[in-house]
Amino acid sequence: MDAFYASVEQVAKPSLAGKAVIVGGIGARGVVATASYEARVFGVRSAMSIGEARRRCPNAAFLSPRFGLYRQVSDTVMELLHRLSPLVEPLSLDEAFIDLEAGPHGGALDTARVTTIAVRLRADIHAATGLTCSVGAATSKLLAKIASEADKPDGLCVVAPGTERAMLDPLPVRALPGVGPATGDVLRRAGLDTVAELAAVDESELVRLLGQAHGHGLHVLAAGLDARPVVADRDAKSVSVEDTFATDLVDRERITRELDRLSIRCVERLRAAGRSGRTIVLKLRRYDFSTLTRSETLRGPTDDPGVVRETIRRLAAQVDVTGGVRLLGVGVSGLADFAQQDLFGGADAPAEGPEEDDAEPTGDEAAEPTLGRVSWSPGQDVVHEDFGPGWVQGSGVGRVTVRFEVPGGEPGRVRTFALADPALRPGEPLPLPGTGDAGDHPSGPADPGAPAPPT
DNA sequence: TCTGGGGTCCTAGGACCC
DNA sequence: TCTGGGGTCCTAGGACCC
Repeated sequence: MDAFYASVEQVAKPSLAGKAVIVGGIGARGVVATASYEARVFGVRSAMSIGEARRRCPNAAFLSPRFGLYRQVSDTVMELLHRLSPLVEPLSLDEAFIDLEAGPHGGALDTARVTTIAVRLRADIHAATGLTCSVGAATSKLLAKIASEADKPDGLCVVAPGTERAMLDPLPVRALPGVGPATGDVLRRAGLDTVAELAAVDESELVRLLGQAHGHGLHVLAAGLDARPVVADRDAKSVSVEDTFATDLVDRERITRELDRLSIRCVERLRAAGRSGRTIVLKLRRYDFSTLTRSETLRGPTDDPGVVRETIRRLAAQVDVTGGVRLLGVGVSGLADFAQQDLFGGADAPAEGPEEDDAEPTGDEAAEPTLGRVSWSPGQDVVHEDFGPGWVQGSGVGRVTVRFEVPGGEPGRVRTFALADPALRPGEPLPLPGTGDAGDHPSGPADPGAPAPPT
């Protein structure tokens, strides 16, 4: 969506149509969440302090965000996306990937067809919400994302297969997702300014500059090789709340009071999501903006406000708050589904879970029907009574998404089931097509010191 | 009027285990 | 007995994204 929060406000408040609108924290320490395009003309940007935004655009309307409303509008839009495919992966309230091939139009997706679909989608979204959006379509997430930004606002960009390199090559490295200020600096100091230059560099060089994961990932992206699937139904991995205070807190008692409040708010959100968690995290930002976290992992998952509050108090007692505190936060990670917590008595229970006795050295993390609850892991082999063998593309939010295809066959279609659908069972890996050859070792001399290829 | 709030993923060291 | 090589879990910090 284009300038989402600001655009929603412009539609909701007709007097603001065509005017500079800035949505963000309106207090002394607020920042801009979204600026309308009219405000961007004055140089107002997301994450800029509100003070700076006022200086640049004093006549703008400054509004506090109304997340409930934005969430409603987001739901409306996401529903329209779901008509195009069951595989919708939201990145935030205002952005999502859609795998068109997994949907009803999946059969014949040439450029003309995709354009037609996108034009209709944009019209539907505008009719339903009054808002404009920008659509990018391509053969990968990377190119689709870049295409969606190419024509903003109110844009439509379809990248024809085969033209990916031409699209990527001239872009600055900062256009690649995952290249922020720090990585951008490292690359610039190495003389790498464009994606074309990045693509010409050895992977080993990028790994040396950026570390294993990032170096490898960027090498693959710069080459335009992005096979990441669209994954729907992702479960959250953590829940957190935080507050920045108008003036720094110096009083220990006040800090404790605020942390108690945050603990309760955090647990409310946790419970609303039907989850519980094992690791409690305290976050604290001092007067000088130095930030630290302290965490404690309990023996079992909890959603008990008392347990969270006492853990946070314990952690807070260990940190020095001399000079004052501008931000406090409380988080819970290591999330489990709510049901487990009562079964094992929560955080006070002994840590003996249904843990493995290492009979099987490696391999299938089969779905564990843990007492009324079923979990599926991404990539896992499954068999469905009606649809046959397939693999788990994603699970969460009470659902599991399965792609039904087999080695050597055609790319398969996707279906979504309830987590505990009795027709769905764990399956065995299917043999690969072709000979039983153990493996495609890369040709050419091995990089000295590189890890051995996986078997 | 310097610098929000909610997330994800990665790294690195130490403890611990076989 | 100059001392491996996996692996996992936990903690802390940092980059990045919207």
